[in-house]
Amino acid sequence: MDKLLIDNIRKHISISDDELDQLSPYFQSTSVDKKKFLLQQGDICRFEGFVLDGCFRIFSYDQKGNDNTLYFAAKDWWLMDNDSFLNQLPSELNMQALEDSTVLLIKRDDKMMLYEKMPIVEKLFRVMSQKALVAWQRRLIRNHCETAKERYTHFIQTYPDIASKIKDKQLASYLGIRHEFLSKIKKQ
Amino acid sequence: MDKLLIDNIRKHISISDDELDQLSPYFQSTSVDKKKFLLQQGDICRFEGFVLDGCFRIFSYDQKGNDNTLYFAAKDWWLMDNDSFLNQLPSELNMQALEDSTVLLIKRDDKMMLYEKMPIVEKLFRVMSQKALVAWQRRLIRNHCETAKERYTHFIQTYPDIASKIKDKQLASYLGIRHEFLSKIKKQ
DNA sequence: TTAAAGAATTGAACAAGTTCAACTTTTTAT
DNA sequence: ATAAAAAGTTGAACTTGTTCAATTCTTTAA
Repeated sequence: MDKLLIDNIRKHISISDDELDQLSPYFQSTSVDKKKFLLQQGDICRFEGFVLDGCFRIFSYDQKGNDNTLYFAAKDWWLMDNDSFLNQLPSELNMQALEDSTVLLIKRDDKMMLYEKMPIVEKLFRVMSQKALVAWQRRLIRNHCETAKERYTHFIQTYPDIASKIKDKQLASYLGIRHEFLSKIKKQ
Repeated sequence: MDKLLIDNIRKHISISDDELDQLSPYFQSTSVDKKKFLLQQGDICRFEGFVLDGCFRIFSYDQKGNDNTLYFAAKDWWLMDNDSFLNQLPSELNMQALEDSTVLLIKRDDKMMLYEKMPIVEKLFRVMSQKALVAWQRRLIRNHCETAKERYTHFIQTYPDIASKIKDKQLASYLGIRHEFLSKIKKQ
């Protein structure tokens, strides 16, 4: 298994080399060309992924056709559509590569099997989900109490690596503002 | 164990009566008087709770002293501060009873022990966290693509039971708007 | 390498939401 | 039952962010 994924997993839980070896065969390395979609709205999500290299944008479309960026996933981030993966319903999300990328994919069936056979896998994703929950709660709060400019500054300071890979239009849709307004913010 | 909690758990996972019996002793029924705090900013969170009756508001204060409502927990909802509970750091949250309430509390030490001894407990909270994640993602998207009025309408239609128990001021802070503006929205 | 498409910038008019202050209504504590 | 405190309402002036349209700069594809 790739060192980057091992380190990522070990940020969350203690796990033996043996256990990692058991997991390893279920992660398949895959290339995704720039602009290609790993998942598209309407698909049923049958995988989860970990980004080894490159960058993805995860977004949905609202009624008016505006796209809304849920998050970006660069190197060392996970790609998941919890809703579609868990409930096997058509996804509302798109996962698009912003540059040529490499991901490790695990199939839903394999992951479900691992949940059954290896309690530590339950633990890993329980911990990851709880941490992610905290991050989403903080992001919502920031949306309520900070101005667009403050949110912009926070983003580029917190994720400079991602900021450098994305278009301002995409960043605006992540921040929840129009790109014209982001342009005006930047001018100041 | 209370029927309400059993039904809640069985919404998420399949679990035998025996297993539920094993969990049961760790949930302690507690009364919380109206206006009392189950958790206060600065406390280290050493419990998680399930609301049997009543209603709580979970909120934090920003720099300016404005309070920001993260969520409401009425009957059949869980009370958690994942950040403080997981990392044992001082909490940024307040959990205040909006009316006389009854909760089932599980202590952190007991829960951690159950995670170790009963893999199904890992599974329960893994599933619950993943579902919660989806809900938080949707809420954020709604904040981006809907107006305050639309969010208000969505809230009272989705949670009429909660809407009836809370003050407009508290609802405004959940929606991310000033209460004066909520008042203007309602006039229309 | 050039044409076409997409991304970024700018300004002017506009809409959504805030602030502040004064006032009324409801709730709470004694 | 009453006084005090908290919650809700309203209006006027203001700020933040949007919309639309025109223009420029950058990237992409043939």
